[in-house]
Amino acid sequence: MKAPGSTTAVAGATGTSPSEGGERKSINPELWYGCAGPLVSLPPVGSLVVYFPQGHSEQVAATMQKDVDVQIPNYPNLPWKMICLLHNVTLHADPETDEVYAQMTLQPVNTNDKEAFLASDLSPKTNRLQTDFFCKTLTASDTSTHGGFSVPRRAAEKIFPPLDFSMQPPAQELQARDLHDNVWTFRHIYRGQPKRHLLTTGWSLFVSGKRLLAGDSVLFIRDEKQQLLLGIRRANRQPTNISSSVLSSDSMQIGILAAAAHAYANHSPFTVFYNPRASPSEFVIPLAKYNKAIYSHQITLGMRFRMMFETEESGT
Amino acid sequence: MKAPGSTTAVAGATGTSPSEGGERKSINPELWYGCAGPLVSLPPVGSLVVYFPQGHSEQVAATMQKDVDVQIPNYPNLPWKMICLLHNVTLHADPETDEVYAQMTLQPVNTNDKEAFLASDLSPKTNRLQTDFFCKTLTASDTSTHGGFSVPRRAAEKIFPPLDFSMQPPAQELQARDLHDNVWTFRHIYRGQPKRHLLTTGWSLFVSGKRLLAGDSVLFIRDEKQQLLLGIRRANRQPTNISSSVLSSDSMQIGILAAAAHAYANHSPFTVFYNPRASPSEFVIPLAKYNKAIYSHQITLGMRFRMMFETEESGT
DNA sequence: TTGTCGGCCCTTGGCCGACAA
DNA sequence: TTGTCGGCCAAGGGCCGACAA
Repeated sequence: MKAPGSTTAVAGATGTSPSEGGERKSINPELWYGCAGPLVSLPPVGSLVVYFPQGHSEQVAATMQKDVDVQIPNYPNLPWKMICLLHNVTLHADPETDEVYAQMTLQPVNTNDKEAFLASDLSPKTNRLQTDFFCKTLTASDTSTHGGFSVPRRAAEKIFPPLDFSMQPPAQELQARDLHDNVWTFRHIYRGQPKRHLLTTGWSLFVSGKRLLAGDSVLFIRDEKQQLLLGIRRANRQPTNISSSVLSSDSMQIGILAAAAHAYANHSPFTVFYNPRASPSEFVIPLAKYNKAIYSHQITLGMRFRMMFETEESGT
Repeated sequence: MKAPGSTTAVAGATGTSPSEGGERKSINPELWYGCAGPLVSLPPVGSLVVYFPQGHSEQVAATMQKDVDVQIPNYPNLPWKMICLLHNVTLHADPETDEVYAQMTLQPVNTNDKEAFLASDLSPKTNRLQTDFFCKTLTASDTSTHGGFSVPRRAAEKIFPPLDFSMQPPAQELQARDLHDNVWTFRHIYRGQPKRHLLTTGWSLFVSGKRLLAGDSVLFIRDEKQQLLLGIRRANRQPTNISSSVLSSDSMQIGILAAAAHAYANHSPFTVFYNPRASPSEFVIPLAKYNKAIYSHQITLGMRFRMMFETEESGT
């Protein structure tokens, strides 16, 4: 029953100094959620969640394009699900690609006390991204060097500051910040026959700087301070395929399970990364959501259910 | 007592289908070693090596810019060094950055039999990179869009096909293959006052394609088939800082140790990645080299010695 | 011997409305 | 309403020798 504000859900992200991610300032939560897409939500800090080691393992395997047929040592003390307290959530964005991901600190808790179920029941409705925004998939003309960016009429009127129509043609300079707090400047002009909104000067620098291609999307948000935020969502291309030069995927699989087992045995905190746009399934979900699904036998959880039942059948 | 040839040392690299690395064709070993730099050598396939789990852990920590102050669970069955048979070596290059790295399959062996010491004594002199090559650090003019690449006179005469000096000016087209078997085409011309060798048309595409900056180096090799190979060595900039969006560095550390412990217990093969240009210390060295250093008390191994002794003192 | 620069040409970037989907 | 195109101009890419380090 708190005042609305999407920032409360990720309070842990603000004010923390950079850990391993690399970005200096904190990530704007609205923009992060915008770039992550409408289906993504993170459990609130301080709440109870369910962590699935195997689901986590599957995300990493998918990221590395690796089959999960590896012979992995048994972790007899590692359950197929772990009830955890979500201590901290830090939002990140890859400085090279702007890919968004989240870092979560989890601590296993005792499941004996039924308090968990009760405490988790205050439905964590994260009413996020109430602010005005628009998202457009880039056309060939938008990404070509030949011209600028054609702004959909409704979008320009809703999001951008109003133009001074006494000018001929009406035009202004726009400033927008991306996830890394870099400022991009565009010339916004209303011209042509028929009249339309365009971004011209500055647009090509953005396209080449972010290495955008036709099919990718851009996202403009006007926040409560009337400032513009600017993000991107790349089309689903092939997985970037990097990151295999450090650790073998076998070691990564083992590392996930061993880290989880160690944390479970000691009730000590551990850290996971959640990559919303690369992951086929979530592996950290609110306990309330999980209980609701279990007790009502809903199938809405989809893949997670398949995974859970498979694990139930094959597990000891 | 085999015929010379640097390819024998990495026979496992040729003909294997791509595993997780991503490159389709096999990496040219001469070019790989050239890009890795003169200090790097890999133990021959089939030989015995010493593997240091902690050294491996330190490389990954350094790659991720992470202090190694993490509380890591004990692996009581994991020794501080493991004698292993080197089953396979596969050379890789990052498709984005051309960063070279090697994938090694190791299998722990019994150290009881003193045969190990004997077998490892046939000094594995890998007489690599006997072929002609030159390496030049790029100047501001070389990387500027204003002009081309100034080829040092000796280098051009030694490596490039001879020009037809009856032409005015003498010029030819050069083709060179990079680590990914991409062909780059350059116009090689001998002109100016005083006369000098230059690469003009095609050069700027290479510079922008590889994202080269002044201070980086390029490497031209003429192989035994008189074909040109082309590689790069980037200046030591800040670590790329990527790769932390998949797995926490804690999990990586644990994964390394757990994977090694599992392999040690079962005498089963495991896989490691060795990144010669990012690593402060080697963690897989020939057994012969190790024995020689131990028994003669040489200090030439440098950091590895520090690490080994530290581990000896603190370990049980 | 070779790094940088001014000169000069020409490709490409980039802003415009026309036109059609 | 908006995606693509031809026209047109300007900025920068890129080849040249001059000159000096």
